[in-house]
Amino acid sequence: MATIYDVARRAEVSPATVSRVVNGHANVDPTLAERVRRAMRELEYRPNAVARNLRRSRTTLWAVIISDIGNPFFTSLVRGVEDVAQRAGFSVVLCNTDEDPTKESQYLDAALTEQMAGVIISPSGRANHVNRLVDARVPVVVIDRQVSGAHVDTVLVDNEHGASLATTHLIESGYERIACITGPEGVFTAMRRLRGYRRALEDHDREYDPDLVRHGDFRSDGGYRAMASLLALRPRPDAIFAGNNLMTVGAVECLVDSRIEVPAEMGVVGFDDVPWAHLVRPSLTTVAQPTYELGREAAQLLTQRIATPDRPPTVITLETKLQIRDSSLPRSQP
Amino acid sequence: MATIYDVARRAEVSPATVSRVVNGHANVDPTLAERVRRAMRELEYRPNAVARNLRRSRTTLWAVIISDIGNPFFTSLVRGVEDVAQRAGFSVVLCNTDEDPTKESQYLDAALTEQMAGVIISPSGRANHVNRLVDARVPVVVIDRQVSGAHVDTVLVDNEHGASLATTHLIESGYERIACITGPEGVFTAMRRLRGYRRALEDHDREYDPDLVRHGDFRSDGGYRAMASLLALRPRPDAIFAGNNLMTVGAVECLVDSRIEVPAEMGVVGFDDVPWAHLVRPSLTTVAQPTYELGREAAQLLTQRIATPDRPPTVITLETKLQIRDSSLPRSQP
DNA sequence: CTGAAAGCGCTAACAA
DNA sequence: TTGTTAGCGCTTTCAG
Repeated sequence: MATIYDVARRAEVSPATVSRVVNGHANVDPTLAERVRRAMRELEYRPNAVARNLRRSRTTLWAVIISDIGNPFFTSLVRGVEDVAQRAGFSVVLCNTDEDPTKESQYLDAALTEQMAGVIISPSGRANHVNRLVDARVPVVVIDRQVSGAHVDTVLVDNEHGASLATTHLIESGYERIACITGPEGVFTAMRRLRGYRRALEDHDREYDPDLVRHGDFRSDGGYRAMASLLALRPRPDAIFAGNNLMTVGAVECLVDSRIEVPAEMGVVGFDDVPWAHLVRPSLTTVAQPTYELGREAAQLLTQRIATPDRPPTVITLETKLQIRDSSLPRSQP
Repeated sequence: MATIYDVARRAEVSPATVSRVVNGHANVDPTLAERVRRAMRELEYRPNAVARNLRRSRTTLWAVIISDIGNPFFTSLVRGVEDVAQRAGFSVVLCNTDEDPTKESQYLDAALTEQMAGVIISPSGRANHVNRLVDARVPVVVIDRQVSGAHVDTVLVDNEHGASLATTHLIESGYERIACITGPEGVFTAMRRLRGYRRALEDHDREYDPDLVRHGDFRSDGGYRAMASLLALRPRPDAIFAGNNLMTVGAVECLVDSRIEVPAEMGVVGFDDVPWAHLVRPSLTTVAQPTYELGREAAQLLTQRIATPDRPPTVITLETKLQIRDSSLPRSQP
C-alpha cells in the first residue's frame, strides 16, 4: 500500500501538501495539486483511515446496535439511519445482538475501542451498558427502548398509547375476553405496551386479569407458544393483543394450526406492522409504527450530539397509528 | 480516556509491560502483572484499537456487504457468518447496499481505508469492485453471486439445478404454460436460475418462450409488477416460477389482488424460502437454500484466506432442495 | 523478565 | 502557499 510519503516523493512535494490535497483543507497551488493528484492515481493511493483516525482521534463510522436483524422493524429503521448518516458523511455499520447481553457488550466494546464516531442502540438489557458509552463520552442515541437512569438522547414511540388504542378497539368491537402477549419481562417496550393494554381495560371498567397475559420473546416462536398456552384457558379468550410484529405472526400461525377462525373465533391486533401483511388471511389489524422516521430522528439526534456534545439530552416520542383491517372485525352479536 | 502510559505510570512499570499484560504475549512477573491489572481497573483503561491497528497494520473487523438487508435470505446468512467470526475473534459489521453500485463502492472504500481484516460480499455489480479488494490484498470471499474474472473464494448454491428442479416439478404436476420471473439482467443468480428454467423446459420438449419471462428487481414490488404483466398475456400462463423469495411474495400478492386461485388457476414455485411461509395460504412450494450454512462456509473460507493469503481460491457450491407444498398441487385434469 | 525507543501513516501547528 | 516537525496510542524489536 502506497503511503502519503510515497505520493509526496513522486509528486515532489511534502506530505503535508498531499494531505491538504486529499482533504481539500487549505489552498494549494493548482499546479502542485494536479501533480499530487496524478501521483495518487499512478500509485493507486488510498488514505489509511486508521492512521487518520488515530491522528484526528475521531472516526467516521457509526455503529447501529440492534437486537434482531431478522425483524423488519429494525431493517426499516436502519434505512432511516443510513440516509441521514450518508448525507452527514458517516458510514453505518450494523451490529446484531440477538437480544443477547454478552453479544451486546462485545459490540459496545468494539464501538468503544474502535473509537466509533457514534452509536445508535436499541438496548437489550440494563442501563449500565449504555452508561459505559455515555461515560466514555461516545455520542450515543437510544432508540425504541428507554433506559431509565441514563442521561441520553432517546427516540421512542408512544407505546402505551398505541397499546391502549389497540385494546380499546378490540373492546369496542365487542370482544369480551381479551388476552395479551407482551415481550420479555423487564424490556421497556414490553412493559409499556402491557401497561397500555391494562389501562384500556380499566378505562372501560373491565377487570385486568393477569392470567390472560403471557410474556413472549418478541420472536415468532414465542408468540406461537404464548398463543397455545392461552388457548388452553377455559373459558378461552376471544381476542388477543400481541406486543410486536413477529409474535403476532407466531400467534396467528398457532391459530391457523389450531383451526381457529380469525376474527370469528378470535380477534387479533398486533403492535407494529407485519411484513407482507397483505398475504396473511385475514389481513391483520396493527398498531403501525413510523419505523423509518424513528431511524431518521435518531440519526439526526446523533449528528447534533456529535456537533455539540454538551447539549442537554432530548427525548423524542413519535406517534403510532391504529391500522384497522380484517382480523378485528366487529363481533357479530350472538 | 486513559492511555497505556497512564496505566504504566500508575503501576510503576513501562508501557511495554502494560502492553504485554494486555495482550498476554510474553511472560510477565505475576506481581507486576497484578499491579498493572489493578491500575487498568482503577483507570478504566480501554485499549485504543485505532492505535493498535495502526501499529499492527491489521484490524479485527469483518465487513459483510449485502444488497438487501430487508431480505431474510441475507439475515440468516449473516448469522452464519457471525457465529464463525466470533469464534475466530473477529467482529462482524454489516453494510447494506440496496443493490446500489454507488453505495457498494462507498462501503468497499470504507473497508479498504479502514483496513478491515476481511470482507464477505454479495456483489451487486461488476467484477471490478471485487477486484479492487483482491488487488489491495484484502481477504475477501464472494457469496451468493459468482464474479466472472475475479480470482477469489466463492460460496454459491446450485442455482441452475434448483431452478430446473422447480420447473420440472411444475411440468410434472401438469402445468402447461409455465412463466418465469427472474432477477435483474446481468445479476449472476438471476441468469443461472433463468437458465435452469429454460433447460428444464427443453429437457421436456417444451418450447422456451421469451414472452413468458420477466425480469424483476428481486424485491416484492418487482414480483408484483412482473406478475401483473404476465397476467395480461393471452393465453395466460397457468404457473409461474419466481426467481427469489421476495418476488414470490409480490407475485402471490398480485394473484390475491387479482382473485386468481393458487394453485387451481396458477401454480407457484419460488426460489428461496419465504419467511412465515406457514401464514401464506396456500403454503408455498419453494427451492430451499441453506442460507445459514452459506454464511458459515463463507466465514470459514475467510478465516483460511486470512491465515494463508496465498492459497489458491476455492469455489464451494451448496445444494438446494425442493420443498413441495400446496402452491404447486398437481393440476386436476380437465 | 523488563525498559527504552522507534515508528505504524497521517494531520496540524508553526515557521519560513 | 509550502515544508518541517511533533505527536496520536500502541507494539515490538533490541539491550540490559
